[in-house]
Amino acid sequence: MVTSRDVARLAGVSQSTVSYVMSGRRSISAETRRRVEAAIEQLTYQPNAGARALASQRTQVIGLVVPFAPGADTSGLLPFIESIANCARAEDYDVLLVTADEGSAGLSRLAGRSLCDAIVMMDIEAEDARIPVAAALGVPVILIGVPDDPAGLPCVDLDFPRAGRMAAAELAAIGHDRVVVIGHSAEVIARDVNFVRRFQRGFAAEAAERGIHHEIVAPVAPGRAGAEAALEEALARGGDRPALVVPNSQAIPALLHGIGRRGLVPGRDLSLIGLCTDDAAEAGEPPVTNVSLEPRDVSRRAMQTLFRLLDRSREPAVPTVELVEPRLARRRTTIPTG
Amino acid sequence: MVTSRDVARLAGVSQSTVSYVMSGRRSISAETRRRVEAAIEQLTYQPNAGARALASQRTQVIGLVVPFAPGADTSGLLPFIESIANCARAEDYDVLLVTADEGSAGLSRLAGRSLCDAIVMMDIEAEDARIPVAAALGVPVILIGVPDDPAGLPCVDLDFPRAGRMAAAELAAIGHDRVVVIGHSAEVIARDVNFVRRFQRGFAAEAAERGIHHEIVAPVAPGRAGAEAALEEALARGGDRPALVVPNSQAIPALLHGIGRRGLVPGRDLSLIGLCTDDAAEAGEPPVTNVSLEPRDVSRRAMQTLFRLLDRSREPAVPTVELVEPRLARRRTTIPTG
DNA sequence: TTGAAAGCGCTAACAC
DNA sequence: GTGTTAGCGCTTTCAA
Repeated sequence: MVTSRDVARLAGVSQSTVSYVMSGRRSISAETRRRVEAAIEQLTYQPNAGARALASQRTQVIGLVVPFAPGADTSGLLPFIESIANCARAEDYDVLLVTADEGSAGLSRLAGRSLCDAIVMMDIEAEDARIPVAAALGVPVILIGVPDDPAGLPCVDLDFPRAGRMAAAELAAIGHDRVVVIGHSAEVIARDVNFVRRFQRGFAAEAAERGIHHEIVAPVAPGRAGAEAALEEALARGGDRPALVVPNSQAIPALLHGIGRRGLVPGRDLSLIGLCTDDAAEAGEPPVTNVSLEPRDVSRRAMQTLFRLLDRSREPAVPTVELVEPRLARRRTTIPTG
Repeated sequence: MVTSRDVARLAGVSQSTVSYVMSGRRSISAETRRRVEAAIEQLTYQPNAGARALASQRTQVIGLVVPFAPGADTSGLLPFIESIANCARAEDYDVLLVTADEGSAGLSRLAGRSLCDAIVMMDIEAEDARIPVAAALGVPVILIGVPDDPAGLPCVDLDFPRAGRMAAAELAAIGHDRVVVIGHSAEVIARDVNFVRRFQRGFAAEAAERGIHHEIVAPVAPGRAGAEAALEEALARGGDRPALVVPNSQAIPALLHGIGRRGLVPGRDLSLIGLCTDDAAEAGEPPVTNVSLEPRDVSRRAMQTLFRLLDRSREPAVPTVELVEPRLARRRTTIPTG
């Protein structure tokens, strides 16, 4: 292993000078810098991460708690992980993966062993047992999701109430006065993942303001059969030109298929607005008018906030809830406005 | 921060005794062990990862190189990451995520900075520029995928030639003597990801042995339009009861839809065998007869091999190619045998 | 502008 | 069975 001592010896300087050349934390003469950099190059020196972490109390690692747990909804997760990893690297941080099935123990481990400088937590439940643990960790933590009580932790998420409102407003604008919401699985509802209620609350509020009647079909069993049953019920309740809102993005493909099999044409015989990523919406057959989940925007905002926290972690953290604006994209499952 | 010195003081022993109690690397009297463990509990002591890594030259971290790169095929990736993370934790390792767009630089960083004890590399190309770099790293590396020249690195992957053979054999068994293979996108072909050719080679061999005529439709443009064009061509070439083999799992949903729209019934008017995960096959409409990709098996095998390497890393590594047996699951897009 | 030296918290000889 | 001690490779005072 090549150490900074080797570099120092080759460059004819002290070890601390090598360190300062790398960190830029004090001024170095041009000549010294040149010699040190040449030696680093020649030896292909790379600083030992453990030693650096030990001496500097900074690991240059972000802990990422992902919802890998038996039975967790893992669809749509990848864009988050990918964006977070990219943002981290852009600031010279690495990402350590921790699975949610470790629960609070994973958080304690990350902080207790000084494995990372900050933590990103995904898949937050309304009353998440990990929140108080995270808040007491002594390491900056950011939540992707909004629990009932963030306990002072900053949160970033899609503005789900707004997403609900957008769906309701769009359906009102194209002439529906009756909407059926096709909700989530019993498992998701039981876990009380925050966005379920937040979306529905926004939707209900806007629907009420616009004089739209709405009903909710839930729980929806996972898989084809569940979607089929939900569709059957929704069509029975939806009137002669039904309008469906589907925050449960998993169910959308099967719903579309059931609709097609009945000879119904989305956008003509009925309207459907999904809550899903644009990719998923585009992949629908036909492409689905959707309110976008914007996983990349949400991740980027979360990381921005996290790095701000990391910079000025001495200052009293101002807890915030940042909500990312969803976008409505009109595709083929609704008739165009006007 | 609580250190092992604090634990030692509270337990009335030396610091090294605390270390030995934790590592179990020498025998400790029952009474001492009890006192030390009580102190650890009381102070909720957790060892500092950086210090431990520095002193022991072991990080307890596995580096995972995932194919997050602009335009990379990222579908079906999550089960790999998830399995790998779970296997790692089961052996008390954490997982550090490195994105493939860092290329060889990411590998050098992982090893050069002693960020991890071993590396798992995914998404291997036939002639992958990272292989020689990885082979010279001085850290155990395992490949998920089989390059043309593994340069001594152990590889684990699905047995794609066998998968190709299984698809051909099944179609022969149900009476087809003419098959159209619907291949990959230009981008995947250009990257020369190893499994493309390996699957086709196996398929072609078995087809030849069984006297099956086959043609390949490729490249297939991504998205709905590409699938539609490919289907059109395949049906034109497929005879009166076409048989399709689709190693390009991304295209399967759109193909099924195109088939349905033409009023054709899979399993009656034509046969289709996909190369995809069982989950994806089950989610098809109708469920697709498939040769399974077995991401969890592949990952588990890779991690087993990796840990074996890590244990006896002194011994001369015996480079191996481990191939995981695919399984054929008959669902609704082929007629039952016999 | 630079060097010397004291740790960071842990492990692992080496003693007894 | 246990304690003492010398590092692991780096950062960062303190001196010059």
